[in-house]
Amino acid sequence: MDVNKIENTVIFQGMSEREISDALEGLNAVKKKYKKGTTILHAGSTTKRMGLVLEGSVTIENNDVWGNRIILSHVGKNQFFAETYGLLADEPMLVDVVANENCQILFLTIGFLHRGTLRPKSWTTKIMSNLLIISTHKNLLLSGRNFHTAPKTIRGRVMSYLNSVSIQKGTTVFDIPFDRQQMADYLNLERTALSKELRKMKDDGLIDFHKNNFHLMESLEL
Amino acid sequence: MDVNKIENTVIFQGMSEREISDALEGLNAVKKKYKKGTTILHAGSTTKRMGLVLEGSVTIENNDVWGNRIILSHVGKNQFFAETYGLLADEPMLVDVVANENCQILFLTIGFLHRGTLRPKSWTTKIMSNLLIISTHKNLLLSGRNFHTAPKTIRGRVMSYLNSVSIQKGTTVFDIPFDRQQMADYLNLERTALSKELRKMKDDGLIDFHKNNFHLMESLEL
DNA sequence: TCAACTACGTGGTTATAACCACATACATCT
DNA sequence: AGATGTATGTGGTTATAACCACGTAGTTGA
Repeated sequence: MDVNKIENTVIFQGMSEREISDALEGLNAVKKKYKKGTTILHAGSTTKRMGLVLEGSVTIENNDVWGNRIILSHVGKNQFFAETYGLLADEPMLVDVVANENCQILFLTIGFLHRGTLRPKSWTTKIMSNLLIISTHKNLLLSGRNFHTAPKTIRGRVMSYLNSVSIQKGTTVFDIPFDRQQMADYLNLERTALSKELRKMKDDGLIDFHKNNFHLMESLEL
Repeated sequence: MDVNKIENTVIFQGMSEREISDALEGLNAVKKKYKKGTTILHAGSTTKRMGLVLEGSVTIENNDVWGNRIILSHVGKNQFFAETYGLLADEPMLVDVVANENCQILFLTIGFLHRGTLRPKSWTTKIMSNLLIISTHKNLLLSGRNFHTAPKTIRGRVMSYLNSVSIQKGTTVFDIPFDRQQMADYLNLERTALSKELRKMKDDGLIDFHKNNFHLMESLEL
């Protein structure tokens, strides 16, 4: 396992090279590749492992039998998924994890961590501390979607989402990680209705966009 | 501080009485009372403390300037809130915490925990491990709301929510912790529209209810 | 360069949830 | 008990998002 590539990810923050390679061994680190569109983890199943996206990106989504899709979040390079289910190893997953593009995943077995079965080594406490940060951030992310899907109007949802991305990226011009259908599924909207409203917002001078590149206009009103 | 009352809460799980009282001191435990309707923590502010509900209950909500309310969750006795913001002590809160009834809160200062400034004592790792569990469960809770608010129809949302409560409580007759307005704000609906749909669902033999007591009928269809 | 496929957008229709105004039931207080 | 206040329900109207069918643009591949 190549330590250099991952020593800067949140989960190994503050750890020495030695600790990291101990941790990688202790956590049974396994690398795996997936083709775009593949389901990496299936809703209903359980897992003792969390995932770190080394290359590519994945989406966390729920697909019901009628073909409806809910997208909870997008997980990009150097970000994590399934840490919740990995830790609570018995909890059946409510979501699928799907490869959004060809990607490479590092799996880490964390299901035993909180049980204290392992005698505490220096790396275990550090990993747990870092997992805590990851979990709390994931919390903010899920809260975020709750807010973006709250406005009754399409325009309200779009603005809530685009604003948050803009603030996060620190610029009014930015790419979003979703295509239209995904954006609609993230904002809990119907795709064509979203298209229409985006058009209107462009006509109204609120935003500009091309594909998944968006430009938030400074609102002229005080 | 009376240890007996709280030794069974999740955050002190697996700790000796001695560890618990050390932890209470180290976490600067403070008890406080709030009257129904009081805002305990304000959106926009930061906090280094998390809350444990000793008595009563609180709601986690967002109130915008136009009077719209979003309820993210209900936190009952022996449950926790603001652990996310307490840990990420710089993160401005996106939500208010409001006393749902007269209540008593135990505040624990956890803002320093993950920084490793404190030299590791036996209780710190245990608290962190337990916080991890709490955080991941909070994650599932937030995911839950994302799912309950996803169906396009009022009936779909109500069923999604009531089903999850029913499963969680293990019975088809149960109380929900919300009044109508709160239920509407949780499911992202307008109150009167919710009332009407509940009535229709009763007429259709899907559910029965009186106030906040609900009865899920076994669906007759295969 | 043409064909096939996918992503995206548009027009028109309809179902339905929001909204408003009000009624009724229920609880609280003196 | 009566009065006040709050929670809940109902009827009617309207705005709007979902839905369906189709067109167009943009991409991939032979």
